[in-house]
Amino acid sequence: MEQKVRVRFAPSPTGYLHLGGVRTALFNWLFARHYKGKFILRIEDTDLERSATASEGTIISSLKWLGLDWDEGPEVGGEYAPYRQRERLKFYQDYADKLLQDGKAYYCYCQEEELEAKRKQALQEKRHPGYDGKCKDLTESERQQLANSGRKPVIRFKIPELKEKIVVNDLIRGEVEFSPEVLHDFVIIRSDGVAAYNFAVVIDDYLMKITHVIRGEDHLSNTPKQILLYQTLKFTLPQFAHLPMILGQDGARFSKRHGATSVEAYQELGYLPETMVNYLALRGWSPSEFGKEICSIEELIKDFSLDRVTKSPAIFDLDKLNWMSGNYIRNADLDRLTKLAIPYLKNKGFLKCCSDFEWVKSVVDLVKSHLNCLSEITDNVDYLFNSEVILEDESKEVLKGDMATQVLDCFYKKLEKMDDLTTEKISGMIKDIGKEIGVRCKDLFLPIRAALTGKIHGPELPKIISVLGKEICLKRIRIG
RNA sequence: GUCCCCAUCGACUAGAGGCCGAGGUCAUCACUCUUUCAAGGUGACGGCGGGGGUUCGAAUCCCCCUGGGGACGCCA
Repeated sequence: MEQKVRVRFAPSPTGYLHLGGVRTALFNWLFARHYKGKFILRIEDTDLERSATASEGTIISSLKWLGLDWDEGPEVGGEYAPYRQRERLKFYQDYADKLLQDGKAYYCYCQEEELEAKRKQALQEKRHPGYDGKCKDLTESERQQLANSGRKPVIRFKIPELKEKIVVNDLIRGEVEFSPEVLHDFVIIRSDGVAAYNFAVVIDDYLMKITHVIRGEDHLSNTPKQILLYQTLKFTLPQFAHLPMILGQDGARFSKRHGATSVEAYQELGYLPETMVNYLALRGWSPSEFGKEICSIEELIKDFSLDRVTKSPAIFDLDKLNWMSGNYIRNADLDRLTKLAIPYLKNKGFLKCCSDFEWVKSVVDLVKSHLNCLSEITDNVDYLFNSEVILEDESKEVLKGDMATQVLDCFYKKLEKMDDLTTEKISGMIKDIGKEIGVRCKDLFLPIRAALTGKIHGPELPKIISVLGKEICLKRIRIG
């Protein structure tokens, strides 16, 4: 890369940041970091009605959580500020005026209802819907007349008459050709004076000296319009790269019925940010090292390249995310994991404010191999916190026999005498019981487990006993 | 409807004409380790959407069909 790489992520603050959006942000960020370029965050808030400041906050906090830091943008500023499109309206107006003067754009007084009806009719008649150019050649007096009638005009870009096709040179897809006839004069400034998307992006990407426009494939068909704008305004073209879409489990576009589709949701469920980054990086891109799945951020940065991005869309697969997440959780630092798990435990009422951190740590350590995400911890630890043991039906069965009573008696007596509850000692103690009474391992461990936890499945018994502590174990045996 | 994109196991993917009798990961199933469950280990199942070309040779190149997705807004 001979020129300094400058890429941007340009979300519109009309909701939370969904997984497709983050993946786009991530690829831009990885690309920038790989080439030691700049990653710019630009807020595309030209939709006055739908944009919300709360949404901008959510997007920003999601990006921060994932560790996708930006070199220029809201909060950090930069040479090409401002980075919110609403604060850049003057730039758009200036360029629109220039196009107007050069006869490359024109005022259009058509009403929205009128256009909507035409569009519907075209669709019905199986024609290409698109603006018919009604206001293209208005005389000055006609224009005045319409203006005097109180109609607020939009400004439309006049699609130049071209013989040759428009070629989008895409870094991922190669050369994609569009016939100029499929394009219709589109709105660049709306009647409220605010620039429309296709215009604002072009102006901003140019002014902010963006070198690579990396975005979702849904923008591919917008690109020829933008290229025309670049050419007409004599702007140098950036490189384009259109990423494949990320689809919901059923192969359809993300929507509400797909459940958790926002970054926030996964954060709340207790997925680690590095899990999300790793997982999302693997949607549409693959490492050069054969068979590699678990990649650190550093490895991703080092290895990332657009050549290894797939063209085909990817389905978001929760199973694989969970596998990866469990992997990260098992290997994560225990202090960190514990701090992250505490809110879930508190929220469930398991944890009082003054619980001993070291003890909570041992609880997390005990069950962490059972977790796909941290919020699941509450389903695995009830017996450690509840004062009374809730016996499952199977546990009741286990505790019925005489043998069980005998085992528990013996266990009680031995435990009473113990001072040092290490896993090894407990393990040895239980085995001694086996020798004394002469029962199989299964008949030995199961009654104790049932009496202490109320369940017949769970983590290793000696560890549970160690975490529960002597007093509680004794109490539970007495009750049993 | 028109235009554009895409097409390898159920999912994510490797694959740049012979290294492919198609490899890996997740899921599933079996076995194993283990007091149980989880995790771990070993293995099995499973795929180049269809049809035509080009070529000595095609998952790979070309064409058609089919299927999926996107765009066609005073949304971005």
